[in-house]
Amino acid sequence: MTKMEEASQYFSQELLTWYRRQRRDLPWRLSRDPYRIWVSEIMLQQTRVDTVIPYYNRFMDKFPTAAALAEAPEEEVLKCWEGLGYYSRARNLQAGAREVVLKYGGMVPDDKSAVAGLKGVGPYTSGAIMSIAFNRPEPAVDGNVMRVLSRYFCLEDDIAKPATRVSIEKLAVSLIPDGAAGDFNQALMELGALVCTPKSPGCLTCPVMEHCKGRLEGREGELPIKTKAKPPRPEQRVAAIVLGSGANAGKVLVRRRPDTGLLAQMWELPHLLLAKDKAGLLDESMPKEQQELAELLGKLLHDETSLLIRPRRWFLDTDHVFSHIHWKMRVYLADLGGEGLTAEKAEAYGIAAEAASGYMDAGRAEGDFAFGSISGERAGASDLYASAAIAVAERELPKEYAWIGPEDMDVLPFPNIFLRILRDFWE
DNA sequence: AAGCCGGGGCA
DNA sequence: TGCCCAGGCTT
Repeated sequence: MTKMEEASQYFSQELLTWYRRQRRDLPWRLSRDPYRIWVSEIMLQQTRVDTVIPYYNRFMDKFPTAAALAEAPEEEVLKCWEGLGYYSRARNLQAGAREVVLKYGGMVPDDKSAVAGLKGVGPYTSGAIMSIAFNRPEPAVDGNVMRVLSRYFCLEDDIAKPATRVSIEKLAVSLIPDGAAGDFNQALMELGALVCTPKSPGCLTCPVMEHCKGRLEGREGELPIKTKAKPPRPEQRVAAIVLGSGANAGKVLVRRRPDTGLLAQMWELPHLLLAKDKAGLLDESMPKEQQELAELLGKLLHDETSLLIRPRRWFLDTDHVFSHIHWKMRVYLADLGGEGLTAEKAEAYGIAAEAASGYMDAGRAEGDFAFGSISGERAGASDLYASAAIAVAERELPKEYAWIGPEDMDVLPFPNIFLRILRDFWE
């Protein structure tokens, strides 16, 4: 037996024994229901165990079977996923559940290619489901496994490269003890999560330290080798909390994001992305810059809704970092002009002047911006505000917009950044 | 191969 | 603050 073979056999045996003694009691380890394993593995993609647990329990409570998930309204599924991130996981999972119902009678099939073909199920997840739920000897190689094996066998391949995952999969399969695929794969990940951690690995408590090549060569700290990700690009955004009035008193204006792309189909505060040449405005907090931002915001929202939206004062600045974008957001409180106007009234009064002066009144309230420079543009702007004022009385909101109160937050899915802002506002 | 897609925990 | 994730999809 070569040294490598000996180290491999030792590794598999000791790790399996360690796991069966040390395994954590996790909600998805209470049964081997493939659906329950599947849901857990999707949630655990790029997400820590402690974060997932409460989501998992709620989700299984609400959607206990593939059939239940398949039947649910999409927005309800998204709401259950709210705050967990990577929301396409939720949509893909539901699409997968529908496929399982239609093609396999609601039972996840004990079939590798069928499982691997489900939406949102890639090489890692299919391996995890096949091994954990069906005890099939498939590799389930995630970042944890790549880290553990890189250290144990002192592998110097860049784990950021797809080819490295493929080669580590081959190694991982060869390590699976007969008849113990599920436990072994979980053992590998459990070791990575509890002992062979990214920063300061707990070698002294590691069940396989004795033959760990990385450790023996004193290189556990520099493994695995991984190229760094690019830093997220900054984006400056300006949002409004628009206070409703009349029938919408106590409510705020929100809108639903497009069907695809970042935070698809989630709800948000209406806001705009500052063009490059305007991005600097966010760093300047002088009244002049504040005013220009407020005007840009008012104009954009008027274009989209035909409402006369008047940013009244600064509310807060906040940051939100996604994996590839860094949002720097300023939020204004805003209200509406032109309420109570009818088309008849507008004609009778000569609405242009009235709307413009209403806008000016807004600027004079205590604590508000000085809208002094508006008066210089008053003549030109008045037509815009006049038509907006009439629109307030006559037009419906575009379909992606809605007025909502605090109670609606319990139904509509919002990404974390807007959840925080709105909770802050209603507090 | 590189970019897109969230969020939280930790030193 | 920067770095790390129990990945998969699109281009």
